[in-house]
Amino acid sequence: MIRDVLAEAVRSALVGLGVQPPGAVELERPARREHGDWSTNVALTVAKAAGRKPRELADALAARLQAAPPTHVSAVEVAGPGFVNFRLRDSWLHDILGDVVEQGEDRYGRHDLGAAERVQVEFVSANPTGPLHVGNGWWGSYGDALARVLIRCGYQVSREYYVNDTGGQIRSLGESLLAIRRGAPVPESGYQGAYVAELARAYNGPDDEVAAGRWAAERNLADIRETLAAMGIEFDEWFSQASIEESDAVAETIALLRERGLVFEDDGAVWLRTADFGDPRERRVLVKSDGEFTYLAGDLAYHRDKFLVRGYDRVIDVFGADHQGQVDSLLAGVEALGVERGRLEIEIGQMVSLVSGKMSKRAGNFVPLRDLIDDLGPDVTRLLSLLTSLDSAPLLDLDKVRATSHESPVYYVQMAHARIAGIGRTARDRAIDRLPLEQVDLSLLVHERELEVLRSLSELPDVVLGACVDRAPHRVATWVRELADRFHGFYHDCWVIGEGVSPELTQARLWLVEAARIGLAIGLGLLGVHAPERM
RNA sequence: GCCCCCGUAGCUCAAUUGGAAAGAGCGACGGACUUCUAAUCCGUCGGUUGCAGGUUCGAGUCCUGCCGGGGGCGCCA
Repeated sequence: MIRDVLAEAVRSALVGLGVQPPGAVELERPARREHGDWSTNVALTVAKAAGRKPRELADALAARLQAAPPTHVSAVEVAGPGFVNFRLRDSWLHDILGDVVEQGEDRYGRHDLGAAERVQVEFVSANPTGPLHVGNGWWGSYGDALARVLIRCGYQVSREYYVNDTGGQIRSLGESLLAIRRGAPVPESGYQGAYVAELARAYNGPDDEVAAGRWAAERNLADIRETLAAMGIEFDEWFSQASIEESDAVAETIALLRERGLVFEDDGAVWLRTADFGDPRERRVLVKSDGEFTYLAGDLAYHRDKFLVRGYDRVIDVFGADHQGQVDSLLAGVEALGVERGRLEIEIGQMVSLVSGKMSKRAGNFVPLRDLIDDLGPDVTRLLSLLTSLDSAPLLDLDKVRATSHESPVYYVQMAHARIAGIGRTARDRAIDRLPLEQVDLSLLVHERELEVLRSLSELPDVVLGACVDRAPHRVATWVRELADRFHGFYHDCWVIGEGVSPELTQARLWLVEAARIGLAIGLGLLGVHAPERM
């Protein structure tokens, strides 16, 4: 990689100047073209330790690098407070093109960071007390895209959905159903909304809250599976909470905690001492005074199963902000089980709001995810959610999204891919075959539009890695849109096939188009968005 | 009251995790179709990054304090 070449050159130049180089020489792509193709701030960072002025050190460094320029480098310049900027010949981008097509869709932008570490990503896990809402779709897109990014970075990933198919909420759901059936008002703490009434109408089972609740939960879960499938989200495992509670897992988990001297009794309840594990509350109930396990007890049993039974090296739980209250106790409890801190990560997705009002499952005025998918299609729904960071609480104006859906970023990106396919069809129609890359003169690619496409492609490996390390798949979405943007510019200004384009240039551009196709396919694949051949 | 997230162009969001002169899309205005799809491209307008301090070569980004918004603080799940 060019970065390594430059870093090594900088390192040895520093040594030559009698300056101790830092652990890692940082090389970045300047935001502005005037600042060259690559840049290092190393003169700024080591100046103080070296007892030299940044600018003066940068000058000396640049002079040394200029004297024996690394591959592709045409000029080394000093700018600003002491940045050393590298200007590269276009050949470095032609090499990128070669890398992309040689490694292809399967290998370009792939990393072995994970070293086959086994990671479980648990996401959605919405309670089967009703249909999924828009927020579930957003966090679901996130979880699925994160899983894809992790896989591309060498992790062995399993996607899991924790089905909360037990406990008071199921009973409460059953109560609501039965109340509606006998024409009574739904209890205050119950579930409202049209879907409950519909379920009540369909239910003809016994007059028992739990039975009715279970029946409704099953119906809801089927609906949830179907909705997720419509979005292209597949899980490797649907893990039932009931299966945990019906086994001895909870009791075993408490026994393990007791062995570790962290369990005590008070007020007729059984408690876990969490103070030493970063929990501000210091203690949590595991067994209520009525003898029932708490949700936390079940959750810890579940996480014990993840780490200690199934042996995942790392678990990433994706929660909505409405479950933030679980975070401290869960992190503390898992550590109390003897799982090193850091192996459990919890990502919190902020609430999605709609201009028409907030979503609340109990109030029953939410927009079901299903409606959004039917309305916009899965691709729009996914890309829309993946264009924003998990930390921002998005505001969706449904009318506006619907009205402008034909000019959404999705179609913009997909059209770039379709245009590429269109070029392929034209080439086939005119019997133009791509020659082997070695026989093609890539140095003909000098148009700014062509170079911009290649610059984007050169960034993909870094983007994927950054998205993985920071658990931020939305960066892939941002990147894909940029690549599409540059491709459209190229498409507009640079004809590939036809009169006025020499056969040699057509060949070079056909390979450029192929590289762009590979980049788009990789990016869209990581996002779970289709890459259509035509629109 | 305490904890988490956020505050960036009229609107919706980015910003290589501390880099140089903060970028896109939508909206507004003005241009470009005889050739691979104009679902596209080009240009213009638009900013005290909520406010005030601090850290340093350098802050939208880190620290402190305010202001504002969202979420969370059960022997519910």
